[in-house]
Amino acid sequence: MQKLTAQRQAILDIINRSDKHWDADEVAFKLKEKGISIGIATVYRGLAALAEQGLIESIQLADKKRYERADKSHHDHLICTECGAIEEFCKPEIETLQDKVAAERGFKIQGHQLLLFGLCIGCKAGES
Amino acid sequence: MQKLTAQRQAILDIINRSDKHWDADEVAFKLKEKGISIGIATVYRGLAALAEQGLIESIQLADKKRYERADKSHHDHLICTECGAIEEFCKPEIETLQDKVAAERGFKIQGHQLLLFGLCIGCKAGES
DNA sequence: TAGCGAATGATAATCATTATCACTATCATC
DNA sequence: GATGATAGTGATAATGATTATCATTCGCTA
Ligand SMILES: [Mn+2]
Ligand SMILES: [Mn+2]
Ligand SMILES: [Zn+2]
Ligand SMILES: [Zn+2]
Repeated sequence: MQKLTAQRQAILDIINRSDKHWDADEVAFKLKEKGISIGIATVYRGLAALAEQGLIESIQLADKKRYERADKSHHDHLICTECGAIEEFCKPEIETLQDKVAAERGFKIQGHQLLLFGLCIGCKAGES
Repeated sequence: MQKLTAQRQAILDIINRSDKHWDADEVAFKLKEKGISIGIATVYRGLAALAEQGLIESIQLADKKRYERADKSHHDHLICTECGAIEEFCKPEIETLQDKVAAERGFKIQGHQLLLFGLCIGCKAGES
């Protein structure tokens, strides 16, 4: 019985109002900017609780977790190794092939994570 | 000019002699078991150096890096969320589709990471 | 043999995240 | 309205993987 407290609502609002992929510190900073004071531990707990309830989505990057709105359809991510930009894509054929791979070896899929690393179109242009 | 020192050779031997996906602690433990004394910092540095030279492969799991032999062809991983088992698979069609996605948006791919999470065949059987 | 760059090892530091713990808010029941 | 049960909060300590520091040592090459 997780509660949607005022603190969690504030966190949810921030994430729902943007297309960004937020980490805990960024959310905490934004809250402070808006004059809302929430302890950093509460931000972490709030993000975890919201994700558990499906109110936001989480993606695990190498070093840290990031959270985004849940009202988008499923997608995976392209990550620019130069500027850190995160783009999104959806390729149902890939998902189908993933299911096939799992089925072939009796593996029951619970989730997946596909990250494509490289240079975004902007950073590619500015290469030597 | 990275050197293949005795310490790094010892680390390389351990990894090359198995099909496991090793983390730094496991390598350090195995070294101790074999009576070889290498500082943990050197193990971390050695693994990074070997990976940089392409002598071993690295995969980044949620919390930690793991290393494996480099003399296998490219593959991705299925990870059992119950027992931690790591299986491998190769699906060239998926790789092709990834390249297509990247090409479509002018993204220059440098690498990718595809993890399928779920229950391995053994753990699936033992579910309630 | 002297000098130099790279490596080593012990240990401190970092960084994201989680655990602790005392305190508080919420809500149902008496 | 008082009382408990339960969950949440916030300050802060702890954790765990990894990296940084730094004095010392190794392996070469001039
Ligand atoms: Mn996204
Ligand atoms: Mn593998
Ligand atoms: Zn970029
Ligand atoms: Zn399993």
